[in-house]
Amino acid sequence: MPSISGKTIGRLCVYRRQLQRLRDEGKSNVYSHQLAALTGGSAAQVRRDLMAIGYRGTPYHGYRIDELSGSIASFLDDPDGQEVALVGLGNLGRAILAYFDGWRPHLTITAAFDVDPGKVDRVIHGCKCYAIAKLESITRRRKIAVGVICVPAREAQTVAEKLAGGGVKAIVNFAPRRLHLPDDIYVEDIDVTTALEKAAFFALEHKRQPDSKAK
Amino acid sequence: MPSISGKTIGRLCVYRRQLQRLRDEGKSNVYSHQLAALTGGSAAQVRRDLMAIGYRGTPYHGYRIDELSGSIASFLDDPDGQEVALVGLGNLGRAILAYFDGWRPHLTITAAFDVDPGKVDRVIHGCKCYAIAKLESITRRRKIAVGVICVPAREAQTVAEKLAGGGVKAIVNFAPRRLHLPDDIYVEDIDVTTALEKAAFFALEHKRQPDSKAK
DNA sequence: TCACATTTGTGATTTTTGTCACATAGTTAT
DNA sequence: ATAACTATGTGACAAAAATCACAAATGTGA
Repeated sequence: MPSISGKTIGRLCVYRRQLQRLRDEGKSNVYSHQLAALTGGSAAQVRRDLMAIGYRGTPYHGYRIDELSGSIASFLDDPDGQEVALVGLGNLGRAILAYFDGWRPHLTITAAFDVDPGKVDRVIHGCKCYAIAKLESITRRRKIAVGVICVPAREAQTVAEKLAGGGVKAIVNFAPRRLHLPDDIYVEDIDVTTALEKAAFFALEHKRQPDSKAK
Repeated sequence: MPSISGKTIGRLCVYRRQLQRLRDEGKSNVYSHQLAALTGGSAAQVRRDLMAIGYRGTPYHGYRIDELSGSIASFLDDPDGQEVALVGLGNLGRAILAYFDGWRPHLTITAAFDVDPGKVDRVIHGCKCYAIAKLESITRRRKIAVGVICVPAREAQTVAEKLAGGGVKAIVNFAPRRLHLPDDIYVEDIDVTTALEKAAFFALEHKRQPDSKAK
């Protein structure tokens, strides 16, 4: 089947966010080239992506913002809502928790886990904390299918296996380690270190050859 | 010239990290297929990437870890070291600061900026904080070429322009906004929201068709 | 009504990225 | 020696992603 690419999924998320913004500004429709400018792509790419989810605009009027928004939502979101489990309440874990506190109701971090007994049973940024020992049983019982790993690199693999054991099907991994898991489990790596080193490299290129246009 | 791809740069960073780990374990050489297993790529890809920086291994012995490490370092790193400026000391900004505290000496966050007068002139996680008003002058005076944006989305564009105005050439952007900058400035977006939504989507796919092998 | 301007949808094409497969070269064992 | 292995380096190839470019659709205005 014409399975949809991960890159397209990512862009659809970005389009949706911009659409909400446009709607807040009172706009009711939008052209592919406007969305492209807003998201840093090309107009043709926007059209291709929207084609993938089957929503069709109309020439001369572009896309209806509310309809398109709804179309993306019904493609991306679980109508029953989805819960997320976060593991690791260090600085980064707590920041992520704060970041998503009061987020969309259909995608919420509803359980956090840490080894530190001082954090267990407290509520941090609106989220109840549990001991890691309870990870598998809680995710399984509540059918949580999405996990976020914010533990130190050394413990990432162990935690990932516990999440998988608890029935989690997709993981956002902040630890700088490749996770080794059954390949029906989706892993989205967020590698902050690499991102910084990459940026540093391109800044350096600039210093090495002060002329060329990079990107 | 045979300009090197951004994806390759990213993988080189990852290889290097794994190499350091192997060296800490006392290993002295490594094969392309081992490095591949450790980083989640293919052996052929590892060889291609290493080819790109000109380091050559030897058949039957693979690559010398110390030499290869050094080779990557001399390709990626500025021998004079590089300073990084971080803007926005909310939860996320402070977490990033802590994350990189005591990081490699050649790439260090040495200046942080925030609007909150309560944070200005303090030292947070080993980093001195300044008022945003001083951003341009400080980055320019200290020739800082790398910036990290951790401010709320609304202020991201303004801050990005100030960084660019201060001579910064590469930016790691945590704000969920496309930055509009001269195109000789490199931007690496870290979009946590999109990452989570993407993961949620793939978890949902799993629920919709409980059979297929995804990724 | 008819020419014209604007924008979508998509086949065709290009560019980028990754994989294959094999010649080459180092190593071991007999 | 030389035969049998093992691993690299790389040209050839395949797959994926992005772009081009134009027909079809829609609206505008004389």
